[in-house]
Amino acid sequence: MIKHSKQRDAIIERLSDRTDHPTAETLYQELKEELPNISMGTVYRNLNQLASLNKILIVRSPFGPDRYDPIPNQHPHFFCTNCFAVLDLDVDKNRLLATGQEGFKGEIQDCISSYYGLCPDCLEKLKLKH
Amino acid sequence: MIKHSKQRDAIIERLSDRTDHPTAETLYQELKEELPNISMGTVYRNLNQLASLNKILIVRSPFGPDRYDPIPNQHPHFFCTNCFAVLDLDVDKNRLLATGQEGFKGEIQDCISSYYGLCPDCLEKLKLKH
DNA sequence: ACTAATAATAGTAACGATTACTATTATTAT
DNA sequence: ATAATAATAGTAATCGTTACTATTATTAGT
Repeated sequence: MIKHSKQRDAIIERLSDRTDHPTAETLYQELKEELPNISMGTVYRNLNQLASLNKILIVRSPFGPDRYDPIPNQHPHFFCTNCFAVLDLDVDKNRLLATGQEGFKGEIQDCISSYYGLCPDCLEKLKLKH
Repeated sequence: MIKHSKQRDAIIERLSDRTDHPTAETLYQELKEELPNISMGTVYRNLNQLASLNKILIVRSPFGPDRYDPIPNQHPHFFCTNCFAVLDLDVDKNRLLATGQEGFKGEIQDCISSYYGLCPDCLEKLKLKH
């Protein structure tokens, strides 16, 4: 049975409506400003709880600690190898699933797709250098 | 400048021709039988070196420690949520890349695709239960 | 072959990210 | 109000992995 807590409210509030996929550490540093005594354990405990309730998504980064996404359904992400930004990719996941399922005898339930390269900003900056 | 070592030879030999994607720990336990003094550091150091020379692939598992793959090019893997087997998926990666690139303004260089669900064996066993 | 230079090693310590523990505090149902 | 119990802060512990250090093994040049 879940009880209300202002820490959890603050965590949800901090994470919602952002697209930068912060780390637990980033959230913790920001949350300390409004709740000076909040602890890392509380941040992790609530993020894990929210994830298991399918309210947020834990995004495992190939380049560092986990990121957190307010969009709860599993979707592809793009990791910039230059500035380390994490972006949501608007990709038809059913096509990715269908591609994976082709010729595979098991049952594919889902996929985690991590694309990487240069994000639009870094690509643009690189082009301007020429 | 790289110098020869029997430990590295043994690691390469152990990993080659297998498809079970062992962990560093698994390799270490097996290697100890022929080289009782080999250390975890040596296993990791060589696996990392081989990976940076593109001779093997490090496979980050969503469900536990890293796995190692003698096939060095980045390719999709399937993770069984029932028996935790890791399988190579024979998927046309160019299609996955193309799907990801659609409508994305940045430059996609590669992707790590992790599918999961029931492997052929576990699916078959489940079917027999009915 | 001998020697010098240095890569690789075993063993151990340290690390970063995350989880677990514990006594206390806050929320909720009655 | 009270009792039951989630949730907390603070801290310790864990896991997988990397870094350090003194020693050993391999190689290049004589």
